[in-house]
Amino acid sequence: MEKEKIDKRDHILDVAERIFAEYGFDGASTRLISGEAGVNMAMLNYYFGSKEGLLIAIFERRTSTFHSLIRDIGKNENTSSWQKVEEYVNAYLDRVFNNNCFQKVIHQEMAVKRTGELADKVIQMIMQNVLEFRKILHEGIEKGEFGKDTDTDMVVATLFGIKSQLVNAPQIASIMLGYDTQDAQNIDEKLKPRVNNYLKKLLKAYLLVENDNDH
Amino acid sequence: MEKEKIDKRDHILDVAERIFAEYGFDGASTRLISGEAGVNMAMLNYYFGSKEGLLIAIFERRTSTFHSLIRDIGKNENTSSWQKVEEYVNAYLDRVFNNNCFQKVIHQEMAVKRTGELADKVIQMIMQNVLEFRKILHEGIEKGEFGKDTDTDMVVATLFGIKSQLVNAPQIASIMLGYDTQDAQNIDEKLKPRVNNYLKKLLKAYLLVENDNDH
DNA sequence: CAAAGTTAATCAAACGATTGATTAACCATT
DNA sequence: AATGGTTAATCAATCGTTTGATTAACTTTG
Repeated sequence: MEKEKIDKRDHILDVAERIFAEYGFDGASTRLISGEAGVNMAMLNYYFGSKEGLLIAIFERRTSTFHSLIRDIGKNENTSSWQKVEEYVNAYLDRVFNNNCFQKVIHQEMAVKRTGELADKVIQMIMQNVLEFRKILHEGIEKGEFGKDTDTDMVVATLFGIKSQLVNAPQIASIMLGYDTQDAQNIDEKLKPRVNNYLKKLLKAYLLVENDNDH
Repeated sequence: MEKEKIDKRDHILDVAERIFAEYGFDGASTRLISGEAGVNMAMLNYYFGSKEGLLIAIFERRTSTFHSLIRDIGKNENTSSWQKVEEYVNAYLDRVFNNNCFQKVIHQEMAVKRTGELADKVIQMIMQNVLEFRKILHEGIEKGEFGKDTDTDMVVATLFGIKSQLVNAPQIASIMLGYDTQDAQNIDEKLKPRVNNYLKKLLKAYLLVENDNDH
């Protein structure tokens, strides 16, 4: 009939990612996941070993094609630090809004106390993002482009925080903005450009101070 | 021996709030909660009816003495809109950082798909905060104090987002800032003043635009 | 080509463990 | 003795996982 399973393993990962995002890792049962995916329960363990193995597989699929996007931005010597910030924000928002469910899963995983290899991997991945962005900011300060008293860590927290507020609390965001912020079309046409525009005005106002630092 | 139960019900709520914050609602078992609280499992159902009843009780305890704090700020006619923003940020950060665990519980609850009376209550409570802050911002725009193209919803998302990033992803925040952001002393002496200072610089730079709007 | 052997994929059924909740007996204070 | 608090024991339900059997496709052998 339809495309009829390009790859069943990948299909399971898609469904599981969505279910984990909606119900949380502990709230999502293997029966619900396998049911939604239309596969037998045993297939989850057959492919991924365990429920946690399924989560790890979700994580690794997203991180495999991940670092190539950001890495290049910091290197370009011709652009100003502010331009790099703009490029980074662009790339970051693109990636975040296109991996909606995955972002929710990651954030939920960071919110709960959990040990094991996965927890470390998640932290490591996020910190890679943090460091990349912070480096751009520090360069801007050194070049005198940004204010010397710029709180780089808080700027990073601002970018990540706005994202988590819009992505991880979609019900609040939808009520606030007046439309469904989960809908793919709304995200591309309304939400993404708006956040992009706002973030650049906000960061430009904060970062590009004109010689007077205090008061 | 010790103070020996000022109020056992309240003690259970304290412990449950902490456990829910650490493990999530679904990840925290009633046995773990009762064990940590040092009470029999049946006591949870005796006092609160059910596990969800326990969560509701946690929620209602925090919201009972809640609205009196913010309500007064918006009314003062003598202060400027910017001063109101400063006061609101002060009050908000105080409340948020002092109810660390509760904030995590609320945010985790917003992240998962859940129906029932509690979900609506949570949304209603958060929206009350949103509207209160947004009103201040709108007044500032009307008075010409803030830029006409100010994106008030995004400003709200910024405040809430930074909070959720620092409170709900404490592991990332701790690594970024270089100290334990869960420690009460660090929160009061380091984190809170830093966030407060940053937020005011950030919002001042964005909100108080000097006559030139675009470019 | 055909028969035998091998493999991965899939399934229904069941496993032991844990979940939230309930019971009935017990203790304490009045 | 009666009330409200407390307990250990137990409940049915659900959890993640495992099992043994079956299917289908491919490889090897004669």
